Amino acid sequence: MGRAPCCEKSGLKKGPWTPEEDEKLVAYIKEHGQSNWRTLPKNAGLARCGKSCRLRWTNYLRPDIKRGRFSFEEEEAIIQLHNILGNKWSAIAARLPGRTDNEIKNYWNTHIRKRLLRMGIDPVTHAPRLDLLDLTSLLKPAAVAAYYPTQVDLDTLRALEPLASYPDLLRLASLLSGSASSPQQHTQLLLPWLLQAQMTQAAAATMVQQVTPQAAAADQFLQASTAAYHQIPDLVHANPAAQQQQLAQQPQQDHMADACRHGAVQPSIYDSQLDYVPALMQMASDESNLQQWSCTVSTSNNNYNVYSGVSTPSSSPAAAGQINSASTTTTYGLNASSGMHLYSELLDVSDYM
DNA sequence: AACGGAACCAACCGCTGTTCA
DNA sequence: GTGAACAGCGGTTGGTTCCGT
Repeated sequence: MGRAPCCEKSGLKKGPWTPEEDEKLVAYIKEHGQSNWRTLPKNAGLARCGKSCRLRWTNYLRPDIKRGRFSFEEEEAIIQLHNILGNKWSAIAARLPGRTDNEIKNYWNTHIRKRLLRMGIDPVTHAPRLDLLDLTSLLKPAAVAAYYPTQVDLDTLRALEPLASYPDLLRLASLLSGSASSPQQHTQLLLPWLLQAQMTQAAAATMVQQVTPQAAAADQFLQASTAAYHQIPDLVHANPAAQQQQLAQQPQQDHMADACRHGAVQPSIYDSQLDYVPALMQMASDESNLQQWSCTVSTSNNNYNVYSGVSTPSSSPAAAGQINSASTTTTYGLNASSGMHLYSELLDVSDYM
């Protein structure tokens, strides 16, 4: 024996609400509250389904709803949250006071989604669309051939695929491809950052699985991941030539040692400073290796500690103060001001005028 | 002025997990 | 324990407005 039917399915009005209907609904809820949507329409004198009343109230009539154009900050927040949460519009709306899931969903589909597509960013994955990139100019086939004498082909492309998730790394790669430095230096410069970004992403994914749907934890996750990601633009905006020189002079044994320590690399096979680089790139493209390197995440009050198996260049200015490469422990402080600028410089400001 | 396509957004549809008789 | 209805969510639709020709 189930419940009684909520309402008659026939004879109920559909379509746009009239001001009179809105008035009746608001007056009734003000007096009785929004307790029982099943009986509400009849009691309020409305020829509407309870579901229709609930939608009208939650999406339009609620007094705490903020109407009007989305601000720049709101739009950036939506993009960031969508990157993390996907099409969970209600979860996104919960972090934007005064905005409804329906409103955010509409705004995404009519404005943001199209803008990201124009920028060459996939609105689903938030990664640059590889089909729009001229990868041949990045890879410089002749230079890559130095690493892969017999196959300058799909294997190479596959190894570099992780770059697609990091627009700033791609930009950096593009910068480097136009310079006169060696392909070894390109790879040495990019690889540690790629690995670090992947570690962070993997750890963050684990974290979200563990704590969802707790809203506070999701917010912390968002800030932790963006804080880590923001180390990269600092490197990109720095002097590329100086960065290359600095990193080219720096011994790479620390990466190798850490990888060996976690069993990801056999020292006997990769014992020269350069030989392990292509192998590490290959490993970085394989998610199972990330798990093998055992990114573990612990939470404590206001900090996440991400223990990764591969350290970052200690001489990098971007890493200074944030990363302790000696202990291979990366601590991301949850500064409220961190993050929220991933797309800012890519957005077309004229759209807001 | 008339027309057609694009853009916008409120409302509906259908599905899923939860509640309750 | 079962099953019907509820509540909530994301996807989609359709009416209205805007804009270019």
